[in-house]
Amino acid sequence: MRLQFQVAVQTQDIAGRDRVDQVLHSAARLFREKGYGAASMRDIAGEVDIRPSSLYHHFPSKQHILFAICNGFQRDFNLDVLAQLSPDRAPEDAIRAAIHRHIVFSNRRWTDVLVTWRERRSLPREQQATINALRRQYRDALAVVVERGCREGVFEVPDSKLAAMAALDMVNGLVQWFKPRDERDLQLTATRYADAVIGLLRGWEG
Amino acid sequence: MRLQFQVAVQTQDIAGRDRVDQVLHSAARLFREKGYGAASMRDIAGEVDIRPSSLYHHFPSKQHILFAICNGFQRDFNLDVLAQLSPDRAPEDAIRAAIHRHIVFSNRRWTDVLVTWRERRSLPREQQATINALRRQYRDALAVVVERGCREGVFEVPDSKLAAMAALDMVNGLVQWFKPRDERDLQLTATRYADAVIGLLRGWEG
DNA sequence: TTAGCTGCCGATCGTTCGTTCGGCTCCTGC
DNA sequence: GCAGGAGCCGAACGAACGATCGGCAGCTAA
Repeated sequence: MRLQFQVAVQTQDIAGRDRVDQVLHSAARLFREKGYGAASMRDIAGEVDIRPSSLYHHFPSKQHILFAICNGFQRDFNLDVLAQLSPDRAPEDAIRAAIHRHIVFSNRRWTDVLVTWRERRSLPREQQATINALRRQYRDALAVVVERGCREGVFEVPDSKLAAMAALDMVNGLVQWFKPRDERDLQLTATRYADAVIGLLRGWEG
Repeated sequence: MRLQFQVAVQTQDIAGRDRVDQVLHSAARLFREKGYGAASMRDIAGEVDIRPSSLYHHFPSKQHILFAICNGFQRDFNLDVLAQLSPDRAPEDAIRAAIHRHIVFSNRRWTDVLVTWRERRSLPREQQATINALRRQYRDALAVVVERGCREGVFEVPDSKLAAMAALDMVNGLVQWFKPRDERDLQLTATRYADAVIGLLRGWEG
């Protein structure tokens, strides 16, 4: 009876989304609002309207929920953004496109961004390393393009790895506080920041 | 006897620093390493070699320890950095000096930087507001100088508040991961980042 | 029909946490 | 010499936490 009711609500309300996705979605929101440590399994269970013990049917522990959120986001992020940095593209175009995507994608998944950024270090060392590897992959790919731009004479920076970090810090800072008024505001700001990064890479007098 | 021994060690080892400072110092390091939630009063007490209950002789609660760390740092930070942004200084010089100080000061108190940045939101709303007000004061002061630079024609940015945020995010990103090899490395990087910010403010094609 | 799996539940375990309290020992001011 | 505060202690309290376990309903395949 209860189950039938839940299924009925489910198919109407949150259309086919299964329990695992419901848990990940609610947990991410709670982790963002209260922090990983302060959000309890009881809180998460309450959000998806099941009992705390039932959570362990889908996830072996609280940490696995956090890891699923962080790793899922970072994997999707790299799939979307890293593709912009292909080697057969002019360095300027590639970086401009990557920064733009970086901002737009991060805005679309703002909760995951904040959780991954803030709560990652609550994970065990090994799972942290998995996610850090994905982040490093992005950073290194960006640094390679910067390096290439320097060799081609379109960029001029004192240190390409430092420049990549500076650009990423600037953009990662933005996506944490920026809440666009509408889609046009988002697109405009993404383009402006892409401009800023290109300007930085061209005008960093060493 | 025990107390006399402690005093003897104290005056030799950590020269006149009293219990309150010892607690703040140890707590900050623990909050940085384990996070505010995961670092317990028992951990802090163990670090300064007293019993947990004795902590409440100096601080009314754990949150007051965190607030003392964050507020103390941000107050000192503003005293040091904000002074560089005086109105009778050329915008370029003022910002260059402020960014340089920002980086050098943050490096000197790296632990406080990370704790203030990451754990601030564990504070009650009112205490958060106190610290946020200090941060906003710095950000606004920087935006004012950027605005002045734009009117004087030395800067060209699409939005002076957005530009100030971009510059601050870049620098705040740096101070969180940057560990200089030595004093020369610190000074060099601080100067380079000051250059980068000036370059950004001059070359942000709107 | 029935064995077995999935999803869920109530009850509860053991641990850790922040905090409180009464009392002890020094040191200082009167 | 004595009152009183500062500093510290051991013991313990109540609450919250992550996680476990046995069992129950409903669905599915043999």
